[in-house]
Amino acid sequence: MRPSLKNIAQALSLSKAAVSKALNNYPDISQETKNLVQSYAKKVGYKANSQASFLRSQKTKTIGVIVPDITNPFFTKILRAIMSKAHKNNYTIIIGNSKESFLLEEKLVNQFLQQKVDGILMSLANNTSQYKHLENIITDNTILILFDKVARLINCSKVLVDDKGGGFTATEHLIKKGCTKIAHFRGELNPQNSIDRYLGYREALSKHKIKYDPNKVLISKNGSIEEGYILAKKLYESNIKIDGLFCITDMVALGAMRFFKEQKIDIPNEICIIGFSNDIVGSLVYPSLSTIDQNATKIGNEVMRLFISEEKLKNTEIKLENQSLVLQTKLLKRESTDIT
Amino acid sequence: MRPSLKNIAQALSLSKAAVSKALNNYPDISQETKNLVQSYAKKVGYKANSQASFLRSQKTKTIGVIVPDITNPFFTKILRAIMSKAHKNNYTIIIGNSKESFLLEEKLVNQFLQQKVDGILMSLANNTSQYKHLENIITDNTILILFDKVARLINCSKVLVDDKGGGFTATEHLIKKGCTKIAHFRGELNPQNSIDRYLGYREALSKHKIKYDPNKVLISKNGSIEEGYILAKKLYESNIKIDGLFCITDMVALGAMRFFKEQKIDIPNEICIIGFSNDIVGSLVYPSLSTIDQNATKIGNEVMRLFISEEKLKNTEIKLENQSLVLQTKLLKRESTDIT
DNA sequence: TTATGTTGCTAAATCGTTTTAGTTTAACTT
DNA sequence: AAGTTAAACTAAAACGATTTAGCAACATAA
Repeated sequence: MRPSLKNIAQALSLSKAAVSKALNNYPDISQETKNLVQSYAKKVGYKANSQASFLRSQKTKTIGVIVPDITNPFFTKILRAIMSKAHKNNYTIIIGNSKESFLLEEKLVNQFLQQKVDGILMSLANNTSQYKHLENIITDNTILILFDKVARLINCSKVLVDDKGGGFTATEHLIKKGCTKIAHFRGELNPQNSIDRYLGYREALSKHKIKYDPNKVLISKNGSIEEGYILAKKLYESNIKIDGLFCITDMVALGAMRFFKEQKIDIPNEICIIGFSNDIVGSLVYPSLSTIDQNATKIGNEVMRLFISEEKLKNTEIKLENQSLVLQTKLLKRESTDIT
Repeated sequence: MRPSLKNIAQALSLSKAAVSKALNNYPDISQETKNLVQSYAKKVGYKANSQASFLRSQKTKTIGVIVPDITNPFFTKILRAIMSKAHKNNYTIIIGNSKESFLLEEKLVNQFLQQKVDGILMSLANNTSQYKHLENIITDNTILILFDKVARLINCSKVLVDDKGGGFTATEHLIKKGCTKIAHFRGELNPQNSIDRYLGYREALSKHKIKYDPNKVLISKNGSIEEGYILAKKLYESNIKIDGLFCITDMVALGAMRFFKEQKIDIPNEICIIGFSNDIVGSLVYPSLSTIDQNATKIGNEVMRLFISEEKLKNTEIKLENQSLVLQTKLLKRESTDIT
C-alpha cells in the first residue's frame, strides 16, 4: 500500500493539513518543516492520489482528444504534437477514436464529460450533422476546441486548414502546368473540408476561364486507394478525356496513379496528378506525388495553445472571443506534375 | 452545475444511499424505486463523478498505454485494437508516447501510477535497460502487460511477435529464391526484437550452410528511410557483393531500394530485398516490397484479453500464471523478391 | 402470541486530498 | 502590563460517490 498524507502526518507528528501545505509549498509553513516533510515524502515514495486531489480541487488536469481515425498519419501527427505540448504542461491526454461514427463520437464525448476532463479537443466524424453533444460540452462549462473537421455553427475556438485555398492552389498548379481538362475526385458531400477543396477547384477553374464540367467530378466515399483505382477506371471507360487530376487525398491519387500506370498512360506527361495531405507514401512512389501539405504539427500546437489560453482565463472575469484560426497549406511539387 | 447524487436524493425524498444503490442496481431496492430513480436521473442528465466513485471503490476503469512512437503505423494499429476492445468493456484509455526515450517512459509510468490506472500496457523504448519503473508497477499491485518490445526479466504477462521466426522466414525466403550472398541491415544492439530478427537471419544461414559474414551486417540506429539509403551506399562502396538483403524495417528497405534503383541495379533480379512489419507503403512502391507481417490487430486484441482476464481475478484467491504469448508472423511475397 | 425473516430503506463512515477558519505561542508595541 | 501582530501550525469541513451496519414495518412460522 502506498503511503498517504495521513501516514506521513502520523509519522512526523504533524497534521494532515500541515503535510499537504508543506508539499504544496504554502507560505504559512516554516522552511524547516517543509524540508522535513519533503525529504520524508521522497524517502517513502509518496505520490499524491490524483483522484482524491481532483475531487477536492475540481481540476483533473486531463484533456480528452477525439479523432475520426487513429491510424491516419495526419491525425497521429496532430496527436503527437498535442501530447507533447500537453505533457510539458502537466496534462494527461485521453484519446478516443470515433472511427468516423457519429454514435461512437457521441458516446466518447459523454464518457469524457463524466470523467470531468478539463477540455475536449476534437475533429468530427464525417457523418456528424447534429451537434447536441457539442453543445453539452459547452453547457457543461468544459473547454471545447475543434480542429480540421469542425462544425461552423458551434460557438467555440477552432483550428482549420484552408482547404479551399489548398484546393485552389492544387488546381491552379495543374493549370499552370498546362492542363486544361482537369478532373476532380472529391470526397462525400457532407464534410466541410471535402466541400471546401471542391470549391477551391471550382474557383481556380473559373479564375482561369476553364469551363466547369460536372462529368469530370467523381465522388470517393472512403478516400481509399481502391476507390481511387475504381474512379480512374470509371472515368477512363466513360471516355472523358483529361490531362490533369486533383484528388481529395493522396491515397485516392495513388489508386488513380496505379490504374493509369497499368494503362501505360504517362504520368505526368499525359496526365498530371496531385493529391492532398502529404502522406509519406506520396514521396516514396514513382513518380512521386505532388500534394498539398497541411502542417499537422502546427495544427496540434495551435490547438493546445488555444486550450491553454482558455484554461488560464477560466473562472476569471475576462471572457475571450472565440478564435477561428485558419492555417495555410503548402504546395509540394513533385514528379507527378513535373512535365518535361 | 451538473446534478449530484445528493440533488437527486433531495428531489425524490430518498437517501443518497438509496439513489446510489438504485442506479447501480443493488438487490435491496424495490423495482419501483429503481425505475423512479433511473428515469429521473436520465431526465436531469445525471452522470456519476468518476473521481468520487474511484475514491471509494478504488477502481478507475482507466488503462494507461505507452508506445515508443505514436506515428508508427504498427503501433497505431495495435492502439486501435486496444481502444476498440477497451471501449466495449467500458474502459478509458490514456495514451503516452515515450518517443523512444527511457526518461520520458519513466515519467509516464509514474504519472499513470499516480492517476491510479487499473493497468498499464506498454511497449518499451529502445534504450530502456533498467526496469525499476516496471517493478514499481508490479509492487503497486497494478496490472502490467508488455507487448512487442518487452523485458524478459520482468515477471508479467507479455505478447510478443516471433521476431526470430520472422527473421528466419525472411532470410530463408531469400535463400529459396537463390540468394547466397545475403546482407542484413539490423537494428541497434539493445532491443530484443532487433536481436531476435538478427538471430533468425543467422539461423537461416546456418541451416542452409551459408557462411556468416559479419561484414554484410550493418546497424541502423533509427530505422529510417534515410538510413537505409546510407547503409546501402556504404555497403555498395565497400565493394562487398550481395544478391539479397533483409532489412529490420520496411522503411530501411525502402531507403536501400531507392539507392539501388539510382544505381540502376535491378530489383529483384540482381538483388532481392525483403523488409519487416508490413507497412502500407511497401505495397505501393515499385517494385512492391516483400515483407513480414506482424498482425498488429491481433497483438492489440490479445493484450486486452490478457488484461481483462487478470483484472477479473484481481482481489481473488486465484493467482494466474503469467502468460507469454508469441504470435507467429506471416511472409508476404511481393515483387522485390519475385525473381523471373 | 411471540419469535423469526424479509423487504426496503436510512444514517453514517469512508476514500485521500485541499481549504477554510481558527488557535497557540512568541515577539513586539505602547 | 496589556494589547496587537505575525508565524506556524491544527481541526474540521468539504469534494461526491460507495458501502456497511442497522432499523422499521410487515409477513410468516411456531
